[in-house]
Amino acid sequence: MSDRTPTIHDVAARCGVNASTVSRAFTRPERVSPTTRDRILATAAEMGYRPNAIARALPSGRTRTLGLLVPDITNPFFLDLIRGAERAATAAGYTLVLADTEETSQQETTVVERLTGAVDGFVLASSRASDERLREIHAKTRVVVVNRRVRPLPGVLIDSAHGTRQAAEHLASLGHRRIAYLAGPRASWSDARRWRTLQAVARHRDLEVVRIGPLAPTVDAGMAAADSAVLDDVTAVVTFNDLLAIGVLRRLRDRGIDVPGQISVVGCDDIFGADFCHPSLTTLAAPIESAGRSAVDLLLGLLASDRPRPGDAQGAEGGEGAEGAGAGEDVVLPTRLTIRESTGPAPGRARGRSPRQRAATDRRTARAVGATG
Amino acid sequence: MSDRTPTIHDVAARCGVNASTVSRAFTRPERVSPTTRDRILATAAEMGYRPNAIARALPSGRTRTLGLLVPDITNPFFLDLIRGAERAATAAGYTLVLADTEETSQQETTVVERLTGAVDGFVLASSRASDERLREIHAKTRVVVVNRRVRPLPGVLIDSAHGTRQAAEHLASLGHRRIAYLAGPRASWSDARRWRTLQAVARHRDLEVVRIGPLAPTVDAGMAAADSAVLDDVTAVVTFNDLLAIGVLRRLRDRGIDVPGQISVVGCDDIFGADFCHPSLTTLAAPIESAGRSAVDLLLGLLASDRPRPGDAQGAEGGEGAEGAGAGEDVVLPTRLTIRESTGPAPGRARGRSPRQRAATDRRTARAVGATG
DNA sequence: TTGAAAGCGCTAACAC
DNA sequence: GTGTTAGCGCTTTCAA
Repeated sequence: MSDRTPTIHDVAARCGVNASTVSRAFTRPERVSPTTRDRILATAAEMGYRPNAIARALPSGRTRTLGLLVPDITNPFFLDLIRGAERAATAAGYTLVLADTEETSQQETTVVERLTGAVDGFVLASSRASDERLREIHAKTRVVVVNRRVRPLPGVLIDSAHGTRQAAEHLASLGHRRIAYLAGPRASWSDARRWRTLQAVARHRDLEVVRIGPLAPTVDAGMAAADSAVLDDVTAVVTFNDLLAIGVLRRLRDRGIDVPGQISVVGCDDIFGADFCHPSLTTLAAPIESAGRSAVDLLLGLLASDRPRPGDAQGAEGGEGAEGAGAGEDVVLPTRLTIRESTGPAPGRARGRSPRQRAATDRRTARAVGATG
Repeated sequence: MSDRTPTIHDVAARCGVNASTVSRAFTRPERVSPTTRDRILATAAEMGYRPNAIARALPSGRTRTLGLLVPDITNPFFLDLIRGAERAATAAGYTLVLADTEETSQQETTVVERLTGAVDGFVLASSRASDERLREIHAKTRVVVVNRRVRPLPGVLIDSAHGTRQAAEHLASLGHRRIAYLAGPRASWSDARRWRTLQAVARHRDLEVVRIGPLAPTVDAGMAAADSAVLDDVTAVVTFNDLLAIGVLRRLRDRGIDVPGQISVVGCDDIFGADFCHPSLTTLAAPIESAGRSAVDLLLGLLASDRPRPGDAQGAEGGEGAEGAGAGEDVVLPTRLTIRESTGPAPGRARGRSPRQRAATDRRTARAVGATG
């Protein structure tokens, strides 16, 4: 009799009130007289009553749960993203459901369908789905995309265009003339952006860029692609992400090719490990955790504006989350080039470099020559 | 009218059957005549009907959701664990809820209470809660612990005792006489185990071990602790985990202390990065992803044995999961020492080493001398 | 301010 | 094999 976990009715009975009053005492405390409320809350605590999230979700349709879909949990990039999202969700009293879509649009669809109704909304990170598919999802549920710009979906973008430009100019200024771009997954929006930016800078700065890929964004793929880069006779490699860069580093080391003496390498994201690999990686540092946090905050903002509860401006119990969100604006996060040891002057004879470029090179000459010699 | 997402009733109406028949067509297809079943399934598909997970969970009490609690998402160790758990859960058609307990027993309790009822069971990874607390949880819900042995809770253990012994003997055989152990969090069960093992081997092999810690299992803590180790005049450092080891590596490098020439370093876990840091890390490779998978499978086994549905041996629709699980046995996973570049012969004059040890040292003499020079 | 009552969408006896 | 009928625990009108 008193063994089952107590429900709202048990508390009500003990307090001599109706179940609905108990419910109110929790969800709309201001609508219950202080006396009754205190009594109810005290009794509930004493009985060890805990609201049943499922039962609560059924009539309200709100689960206080968010779904986070990533293409590959394996990838440390998403570790940071997950971390940010989890923190933001927890801070707002939300629960986070995590799912791996294994880099396929199909799995993404499946998971979204399975979770729709069980979560209040989705964060789709680096979605591999088509714009059209994303719009369909958007029509059915609340969703925020990360690393995608799909009108009219709200999104969190990491501004890799600017960073990529910085990276390319960094290399150009070091005297590199011919660089390789190791491309990411075919369906990656940021990959397309990055490649386009690189081409633009190339035209402007008179660089040659060769594209290698599409590649799985993994260390192994980077190792394989390193050989292609060598074959293509480039002096610098820019990669879609740090995993590829780390693979390149490893392969070049195995082959006895000096970095940055013979080839410079630029990664992207500044994931865990980028600072302690060898040589440490010059990379486009992305505020990944912020991206995760922003995405959740944005989503929370959407949800809040969804049902503006008449009577109170803020949501009830502990509802933090985003503020001023819910607008149609994308959140754009800055990226910055972090220069470490994996980039240096282009090797060999100075062919057509400006005095300024030559000077830049000379500063590091000792190392470069020693290594290349 | 036909705008709302269709429910079981809508399908029933269209098929001219009762709602319960539709329900059955999905949950117990064999209890419905093939004709009706096909008709129902077809209509449902056509109408785009999707069972509502929440509504389904209310009466049945089963959410097909599992909770995974980790002390720190930031730690790549848990990345691997999460990955394994997520895969196992997905494979069994379960959804995974992820929560970070921020290394505190308190948060762990809070999260468990919040999630109880919303998940079918928990995987508690490297729990920082007391044995007693864990038993309380066990009394209320299904739970599997990882990296803890708390009778009678089912658990997945990574056998670090054996690995630690291997590591200590590896160092002893290289001529190290005095080593430091960088301890993990105070509440860590595996830390206690590891330290005890180390002491035992020390007695047996006539080594001195000094304990530094407890330490937060992070790179930063490792950097700070490296200084203590140097002060303690040890020739080798064994760390609670790879993060600490990577911190040590970094700090020693900053201080110009050669690894392994002057100090050898052994990590634990073989996380992402252990193979490409510099020097690459000798470490106790732990099958972390397997641990995550096993934990979920074990939990699934428990759940399955919970409600043996009369009539069918296996669970319905796609229920995979563990088999033969649910027994009282812990799953014990092996560990193995992976030797890389961060360990080498003890520096300096051979004091009281056996011929065998001396020989082991000599093989690497050139490097050691050059480095120590 | 509080109570009564009607669900939320689905499951699971139990009856036919 | 299929329909009836209670709920699951909570929210939410609507009255009182």
